[in-house]
Amino acid sequence: MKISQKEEFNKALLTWYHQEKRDLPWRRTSDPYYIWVSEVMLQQTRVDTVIPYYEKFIASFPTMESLAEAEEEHVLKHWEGLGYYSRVRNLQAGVKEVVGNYESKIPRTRAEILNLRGIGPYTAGAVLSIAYGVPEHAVDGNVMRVFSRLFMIEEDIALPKTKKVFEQRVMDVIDETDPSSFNQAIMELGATICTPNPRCLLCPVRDFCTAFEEGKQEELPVKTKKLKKKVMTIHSFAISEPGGKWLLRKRPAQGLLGDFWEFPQIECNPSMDSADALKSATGLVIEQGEAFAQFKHIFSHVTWHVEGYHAVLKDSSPIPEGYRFFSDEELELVPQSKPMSKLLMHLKNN
DNA sequence: AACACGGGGGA
DNA sequence: TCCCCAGTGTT
Repeated sequence: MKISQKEEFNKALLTWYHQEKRDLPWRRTSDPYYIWVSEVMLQQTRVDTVIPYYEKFIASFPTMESLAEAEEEHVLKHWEGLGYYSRVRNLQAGVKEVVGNYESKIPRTRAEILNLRGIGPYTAGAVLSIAYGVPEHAVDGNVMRVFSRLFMIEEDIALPKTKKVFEQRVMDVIDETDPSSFNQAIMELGATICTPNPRCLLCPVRDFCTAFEEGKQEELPVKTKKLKKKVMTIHSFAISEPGGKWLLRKRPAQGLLGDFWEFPQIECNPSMDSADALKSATGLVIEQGEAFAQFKHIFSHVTWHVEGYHAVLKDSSPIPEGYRFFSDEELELVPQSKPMSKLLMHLKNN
């Protein structure tokens, strides 16, 4: 596309958007806080997945004050299953900053809003444009895919520096009369039509698309990086008390699934006896456990082979720091990961 | 610049 | 299985 066609392009794009846009909960509001919540949830997460979480979250935390005052564990419970849990911790931290330092008004400039926890270049532009109508770029993977095709940009989008090229291009083309619709329209296009396997015959702006003109839409965007994968074998120990309570431990605050509760577990060396390994890693002393579950769980780049053992604690065993017993009811109040949920499900079925 | 961080959907 | 997805924070 040529920049000189900007006006016709925007007319075609926005007309299509107003006609075809999906009716999404966060499109029924212009409350900056709600836009913020939706944008954070949408980071690396699909629309269909987000919708029920969004509805429940704003019902429970309808104002920034209510979120700022809430217990983190309670907030986390609303995020359970969404993944990337640091997002919601950062969101709450950011909201606390706004309530405490900005009289509960989300700043209207990129420089200020970028200082808030959890708001990066993308979310800054999204909130500014969608909630306040400020002409700012909001470049994500979607936008890079769409623009790489529209303008035949062949630079590697896996390289961080490449994003600047796209941000500049958005600022060249953005519709100043309706930046909110413009940014959302590009994302809508990327989500529904200009997908990895594009459906160009349905595209409202294919007449402006250089890649389509040259038949290169399938070759773009250029992306080089591939991530290496790790595999780990995890042994989990379901240890119960006579009263029916489970012994759990809290994961370290830092790292994967921080502060989540789970059965005591060890990363296992196949050659080692698992009870010995548990003792040396945690101090817990058990009778030999009985296997009750075996499954695989894939995180983005880590595959866990999980083996669950039902075990009995020796009377003489110490209860190390950070471990405590939970009843089934108590268990429902604390955040837990998918593998933990699966283990509990196996136990219930036995 | 590279990496950590979840989970689900589609090919 | 592999890749992708409305990214951000840390190192």
